Amino acid sequence: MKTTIYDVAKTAGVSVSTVSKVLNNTGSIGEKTKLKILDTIRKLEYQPNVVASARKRLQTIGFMMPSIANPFMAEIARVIEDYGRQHGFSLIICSTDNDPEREKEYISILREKYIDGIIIGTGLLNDKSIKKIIESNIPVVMLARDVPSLAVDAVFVDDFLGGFQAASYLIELGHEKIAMITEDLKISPARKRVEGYRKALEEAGIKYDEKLVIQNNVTYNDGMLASEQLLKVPSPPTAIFASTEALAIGAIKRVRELGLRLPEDISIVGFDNTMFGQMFDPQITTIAQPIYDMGQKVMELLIEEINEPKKVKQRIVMTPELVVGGTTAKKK
Amino acid sequence: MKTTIYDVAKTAGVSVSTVSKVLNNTGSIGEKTKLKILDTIRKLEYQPNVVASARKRLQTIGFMMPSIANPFMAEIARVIEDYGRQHGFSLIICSTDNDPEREKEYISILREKYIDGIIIGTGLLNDKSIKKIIESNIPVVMLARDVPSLAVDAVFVDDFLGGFQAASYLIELGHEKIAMITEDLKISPARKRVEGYRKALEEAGIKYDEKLVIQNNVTYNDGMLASEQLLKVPSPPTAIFASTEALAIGAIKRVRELGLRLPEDISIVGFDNTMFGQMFDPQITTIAQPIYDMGQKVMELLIEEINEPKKVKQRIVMTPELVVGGTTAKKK
DNA sequence: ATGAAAGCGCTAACAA
DNA sequence: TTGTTAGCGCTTTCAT
Repeated sequence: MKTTIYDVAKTAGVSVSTVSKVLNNTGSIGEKTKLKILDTIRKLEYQPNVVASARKRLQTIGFMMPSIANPFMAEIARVIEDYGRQHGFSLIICSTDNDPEREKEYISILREKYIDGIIIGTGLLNDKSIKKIIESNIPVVMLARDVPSLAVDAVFVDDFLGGFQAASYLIELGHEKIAMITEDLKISPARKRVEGYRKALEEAGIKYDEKLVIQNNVTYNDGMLASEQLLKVPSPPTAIFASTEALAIGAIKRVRELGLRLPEDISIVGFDNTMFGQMFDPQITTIAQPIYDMGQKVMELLIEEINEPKKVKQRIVMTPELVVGGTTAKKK
Repeated sequence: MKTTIYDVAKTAGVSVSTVSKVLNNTGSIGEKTKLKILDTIRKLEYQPNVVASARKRLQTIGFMMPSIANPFMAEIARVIEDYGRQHGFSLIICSTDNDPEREKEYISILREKYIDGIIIGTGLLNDKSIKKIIESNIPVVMLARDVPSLAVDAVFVDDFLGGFQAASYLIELGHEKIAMITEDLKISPARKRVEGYRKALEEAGIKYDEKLVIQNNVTYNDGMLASEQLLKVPSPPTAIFASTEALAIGAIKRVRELGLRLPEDISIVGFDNTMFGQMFDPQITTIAQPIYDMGQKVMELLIEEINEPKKVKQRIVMTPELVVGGTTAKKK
């Protein structure tokens, strides 16, 4: 049988409430009593049961995202986990594959389990579900996703600027025919990145060409296919901006298979800057999200919100940064 | 205020125990009462509070590993999460960096939180801590790690065989001077891989040379340094077996920077076969761990153990498999 | 088939 | 400073 607070109380010859006070550092207790209790706790190897006290929450938060197998999410999960642990929180992972059904299921599970807060980094989640969480008074922070219509804390990079930076850099290198491979445009970050890309083109006097934007890609295999589609035409683009790292890598592989030289014949820019992109050979030129800062900030907001719910919510927009690797070069 | 079982009972005009029975499908209830209760539950949007019932556990398991940012662990976490969810379990991640202090801390946290079970995929964990968990009757399954001295369920690949396969393949290709880059040999999988590598060499009549085994490497940067150390000598090896994918990638990068051609001048074999290795260009020749099967099996064992603790424990050894990519070639 | 009531392990308000 | 006791939301005997 597991040791309970009653066992400790009995062995130490005091009442449970006294033990409880020692445990939680509340009320006032005599020095000797405290020492004696602490001692019996050690002797009995007593471990308080966090679950039992219904009013206390579980010191656990949920992290909803497309998939923990996605390097960007895994890396940010690591940051969130660390920061959380330092403040006494555990992390439950919830991979949704952007499936609304799965999202609803997870929200329901998290509510049942009396989670203290939720980080939402998943894509298609319809606003209704989010509203429900907020209404049920569970602290929420959005990660890498903006929901302008909702009063909710959020941390994300300026995706528009990221898209703008990527295209601008390619334009600077002399490229004029610049294609884009992107995820589903219903996902807000992807859409913003395309908008930024478009803006950069137009400012440079290059006409935006819908045919050069290949949509609805997710895996690196999609990146390969999209890249093939773009390149196997007369007068293909000389540069590609891929809205994720996986897509960039897929594109690169196909480029090479087609016998084109990288970066001499074609330049490629990615997004995220995870270990994947950094370890790739050559390192991928990419628009970096500040993973560490984002993870840190998102937990900071969530913990604040857990400790004392605020009326005024914050939306924190971070700046993406161009990291030049070896996948881009001046246009010949 | 959150809806409780009492609200449901009152609204439906029955007692809480009746509602409880409906909720858990226990006892016998009249068809109409059942329907009425189910109906009010829906109307009130009642969500049972899993936490409240102290005898029920939380339907949550903990996954201890070096880091969720490690692709192998992230991919296997995804499998575990999925399988767990299908059986009603949530997953808490615990990244330890193989630090014994952190491991102890996490074990304590998991116990407090009344976790139902723990998967241990972390490295240096001293046997004492594991023993403690087992003694406290928390179901445990070891992942990718063998502890011969302990009666505990475990799932892992035959690391010895993996090392043997890697070296054998390189020998088959005509290589004779084969180096190895590996993690800390105190970590059992790494040690086993070296033993297998050694065995293959010796069987082929090649003398095992300690100087060709560079130890204590973790990051891909370590892989770069080790590879440089190996290659910047007179008559360097013509093949390298790296005990993880990150090390292999580091080695590859350095090889190229040194102006050597891959795989013409030097062959490299990795371990794991994660998306990292598959997406790399060229795809890395590697010893694949059956990630999907391992994740599935580990959860299967854990759930069995949670449902009814068994006297007899199982150790399931899976077979690694050589996956030939583009980083290996016949010796010139 | 249904309900009353006793726990589960802990916290917090209130007494002493 | 310490102890008594009433909950927290739910499950589970044991009656009815």
